[in-house]
Amino acid sequence: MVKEDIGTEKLILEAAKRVFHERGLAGARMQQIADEAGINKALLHYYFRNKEQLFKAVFTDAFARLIPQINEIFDSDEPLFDKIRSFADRYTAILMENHYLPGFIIQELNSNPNFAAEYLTPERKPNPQKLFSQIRQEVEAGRIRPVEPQQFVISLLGLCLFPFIAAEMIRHVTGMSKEQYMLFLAERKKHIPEFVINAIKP
Amino acid sequence: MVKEDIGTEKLILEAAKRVFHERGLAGARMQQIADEAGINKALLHYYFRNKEQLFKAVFTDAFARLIPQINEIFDSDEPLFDKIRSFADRYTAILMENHYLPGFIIQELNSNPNFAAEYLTPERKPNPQKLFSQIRQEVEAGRIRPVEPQQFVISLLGLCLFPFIAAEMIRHVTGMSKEQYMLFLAERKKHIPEFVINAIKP
DNA sequence: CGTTTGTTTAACCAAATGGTTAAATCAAAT
DNA sequence: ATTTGATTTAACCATTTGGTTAAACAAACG
Repeated sequence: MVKEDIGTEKLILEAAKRVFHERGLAGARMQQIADEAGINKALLHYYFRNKEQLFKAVFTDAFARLIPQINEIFDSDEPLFDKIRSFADRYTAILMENHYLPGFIIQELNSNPNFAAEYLTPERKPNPQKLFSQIRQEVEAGRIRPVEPQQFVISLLGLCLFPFIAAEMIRHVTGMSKEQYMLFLAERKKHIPEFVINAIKP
Repeated sequence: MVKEDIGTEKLILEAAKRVFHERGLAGARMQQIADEAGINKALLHYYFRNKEQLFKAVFTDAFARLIPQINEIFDSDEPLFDKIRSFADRYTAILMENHYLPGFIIQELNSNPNFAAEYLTPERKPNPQKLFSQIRQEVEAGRIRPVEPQQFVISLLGLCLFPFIAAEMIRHVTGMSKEQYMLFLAERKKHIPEFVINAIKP
């Protein structure tokens, strides 16, 4: 065990994450990943036999950290409206720290339709069932308008995700600077729950 | 002028569209494009000097057809609620025929932040200004709740786009088949206007 | 001290790939 | 019939790139 030992693998994964994100699997260059990790190609292959393996490691790591956070929100015991507020708040916060991820994922879904199945294992998979039944109960109790739980959750997800997925597009069309856009996102964190709660309040 | 003449270029563009979509710029292979167009590599380069040029042609074509349709909806003279219904309906229809496009675009936005500026020229650019002022008027007249026009339009876009962008992901999580998902999308076309109109109705 | 393990250097290889070229063919237009 | 442009065939080239290898080096560890 010399020099870094523990740190190097993490350095590689961080660099690979950046490069895969910005170039995609096919466009990423092992040399660039090595450069950005501050090491050389030989050592890169010493840690990860090949590109696919490195790619898999990066994704597995990302999902392993994110899915539990999402399920934690889905499964919390809060009342529905509070949960919606928590969701918008926490999900947006997660996305701000992982703004690269949605594009990253969509990219690979196109070339590998089996991608979802490969990385969303039964144990590690978003599970909105509890939220679904919570919504059904509220509908039955007449506390919210009749709404299809699936439609509702996908709406909520879309409202949160879209501004990250389409950030550059939106910025160009609206002419917002990066700073203005950050403000817009912060504002949106408050806007979303208000919007969807109004949409389902009887 | 022999054989196809007019048809060949279109064949190439169609094939390129498919391949670029599923592999991305870096992942696409000129040979595969030639194959899918039913021609050979030499002829492919006879029509398009190189990969970048072909790529640009595909995108320019796609934008040239889509942006006017979007602006047409933005600029129509309908009252707001009708316009929202038209938008969800027509925009979803457009997306069903171009389901590949959003992923296609997001992909390239990551590796080329200047992408938006390159393809959204001032003349050919989504322009929601009229819709914005329409919303402001309705707010001022008290006919809808106070809402930031930008937030609202981005919400509307996100609600329409997200189910296309994340289709494979959603299908895997929910376990829907392709047919079920098509039904879900058709259902959603009705759900979205209802949802957003409720959200802003006073 | 010698072993082990992480790390560098540097050269190297095979395959894939974008792109080119030259010659031949084929069908329509003049 | 000749010309012209579309198309094919097939070989070819330069470059990029993923991946390998071997030798040397450095530092912890027993």
